[in-house]
Amino acid sequence: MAVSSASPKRAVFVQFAVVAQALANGHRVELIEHVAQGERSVDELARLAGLTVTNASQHLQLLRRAGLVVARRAGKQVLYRLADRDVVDLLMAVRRTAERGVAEIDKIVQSYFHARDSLEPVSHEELADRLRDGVVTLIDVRPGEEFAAGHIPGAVNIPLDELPRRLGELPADRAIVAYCRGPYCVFAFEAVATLRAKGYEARRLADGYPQWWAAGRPVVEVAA
Amino acid sequence: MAVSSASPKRAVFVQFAVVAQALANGHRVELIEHVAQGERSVDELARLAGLTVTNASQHLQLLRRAGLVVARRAGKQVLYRLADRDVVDLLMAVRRTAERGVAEIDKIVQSYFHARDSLEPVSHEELADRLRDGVVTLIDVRPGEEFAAGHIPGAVNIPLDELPRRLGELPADRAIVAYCRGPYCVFAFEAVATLRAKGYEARRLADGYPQWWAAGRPVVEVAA
DNA sequence: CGTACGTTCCAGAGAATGTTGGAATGATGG
DNA sequence: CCATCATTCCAACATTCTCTGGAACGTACG
Repeated sequence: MAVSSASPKRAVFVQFAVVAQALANGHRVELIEHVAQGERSVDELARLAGLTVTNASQHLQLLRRAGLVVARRAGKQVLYRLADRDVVDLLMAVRRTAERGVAEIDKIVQSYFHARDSLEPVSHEELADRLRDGVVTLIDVRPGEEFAAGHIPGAVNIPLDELPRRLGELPADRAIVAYCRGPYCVFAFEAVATLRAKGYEARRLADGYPQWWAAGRPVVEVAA
Repeated sequence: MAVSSASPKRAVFVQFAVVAQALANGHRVELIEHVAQGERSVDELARLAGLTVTNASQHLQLLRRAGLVVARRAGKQVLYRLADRDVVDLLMAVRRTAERGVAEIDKIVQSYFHARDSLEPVSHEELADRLRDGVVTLIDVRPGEEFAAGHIPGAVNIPLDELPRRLGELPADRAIVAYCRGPYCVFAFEAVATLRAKGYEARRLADGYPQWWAAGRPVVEVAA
């Protein structure tokens, strides 16, 4: 009777390591974070992450081999997107462990993000309910391209830098919910702060678009 | 207005990478898997993973720095255990992505594990209900030391290799549920197969002890 | 059909990681 | 207080990873 199965088990562990390895580099994490916003070309991603195109390409291919992203050709460009919703869950799991365990991150997160969390966030559930009842104005404060690549149905795109001069578009007597890229994106925080300063009843979505998508909630995506 | 916060965001990504880096090595994944069964000393872990003590010690310290495990001294020994339940979730998230994405793992998993999955597994929920109603015999087929370090309340420890000659301890007219280390452990599979061959109504828990613990279910642990 | 563009492949330098063996540290027990 | 045991620290080497620049590839467009 084969009590143990050391050999295949080892092989499985090695494959775990391949996936983890893919996230074992700050630049790749950043690339994944951007890819999670929607399909992106290589040089777009390179620019966003501050890398050379060659370097970004290499990182992206490593991510592809690890099964975290997939690529498709569109004309002369190659577009990368997340391979699966699970990848967002994976990132969130890493985030939870990183937030708790690593001493340094704690300070960073505390001072830059959680301090602003007094702006009570809105849960997916609550937002879905309010959208259904039509009692809330939802704004997507990410840049136009990211909104175009995919957003929550019913959302209005008002990039953060345009917010001050487009306040007129917002009804003053309705609650406003803002969202952006995710838990490490400050856009929604800033938007809420701006809106509150102007007297609006504004709150932010607990996390961002990728998490909404990963949760299986409806989204508007560009047709492939 | 600071629209972006590139600098702290980068720092956060780097910390993500530190956590991922910790899992970016097959030996460390294996060590974590063993640690997830309960507290273990360094040389115990070294033996289980087939490493030298020195090497295992280094890996474990890296895991500790990344916040995945914690160590405490007990006499001359240093015992390592998981830092948090979240770590189990993290491993499961990596597992899901690894299973789907990497071509090779698929074959391995298919042939060695999932093929046997026809032995319909029992969910946490279902097991908890049945235990409460007292209509099931629960057996822990891991080695004695692992059982001693922590197990599900009400479970009887019958290590797999002792099962054939201890069948007499099991009531023939009650359903039996077997569990072991987790989704990549074959002990429970083998136990169920053995029991069924002898005419018992046997099933296995969907995953193992670490996942039960991570889900916040009650466990019996050795007092510190 | 040739040019332009985006991406990938390739080779090399520099940095980081993994493993090993020996020495040092901490704690226990006579 | 010395001897012993478990673990950690340290130094060295082989291996792997990361980034850069140039060349090659594939696709679209004039």
